[in-house]
Amino acid sequence: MKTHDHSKLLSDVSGQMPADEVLAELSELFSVFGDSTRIKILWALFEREMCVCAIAELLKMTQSAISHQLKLLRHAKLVSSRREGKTVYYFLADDHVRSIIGQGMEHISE
Amino acid sequence: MKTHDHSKLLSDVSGQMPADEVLAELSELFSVFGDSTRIKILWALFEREMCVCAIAELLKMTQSAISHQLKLLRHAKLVSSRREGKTVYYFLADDHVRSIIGQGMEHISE
DNA sequence: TTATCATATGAACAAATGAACATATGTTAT
DNA sequence: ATAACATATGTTCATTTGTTCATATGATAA
Repeated sequence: MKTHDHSKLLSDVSGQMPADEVLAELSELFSVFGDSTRIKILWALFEREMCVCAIAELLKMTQSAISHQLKLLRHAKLVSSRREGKTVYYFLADDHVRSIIGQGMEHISE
Repeated sequence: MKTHDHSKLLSDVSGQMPADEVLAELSELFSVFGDSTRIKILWALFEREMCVCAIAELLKMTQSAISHQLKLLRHAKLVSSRREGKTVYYFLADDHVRSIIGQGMEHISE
């Protein structure tokens, strides 16, 4: 695979690229949005906080499946939770979720 | 799995949820951003259009791997291409890419 | 304490995914 | 025509991912 010359281009572009770890973290964040179950959970939480079993009922999925996904969303800091007795309520952690999903919706609506 | 009652909540929330196909399309879009190779390609194209072999050289990956990923990016309408002789140049299809990645960067920088 | 409800977690498994290799297609030059 | 270069594609393989099942933890009530 001999190729033509791009030495100038490569030095220019690589100078602007964030570190590998940053780009890895960024792609990991987006991969959290890259599953329809998690997108549905996030969309549901646009309205209001919800407990785990309500989300499970809404999506017609098992409590376990939802709990596993909520764990991922929590680790990505997209949702937070608060406990009230036996019940744990989940809610959106910040407004980036709304704007990221909003931009995604704009893109596919064209 | 008997649960407590959420009938009111469920009817409220499900009224606001987009159709399943829309949410599936949305998650598929984000899953395209959810890979570090593709994120790097997109970031490289922030600067300027690039040919396939330049991207391969920049990312130190095979031309085949890059070409496969570019196909995905093209299908998601995140990049477009133009041919000039033997060379195919890829460039960002629109500005949603920048704003989506920008929002993602904001989220992880906290 | 025991029973029950709500949630979390670990293991197992099928399905999806990313990369490598080999090869095919398309373009230009000789 | 053939050769060389740039890109695309098909197949294979290892790894990752999402769900289910079984079980554990946490909280409340009797």
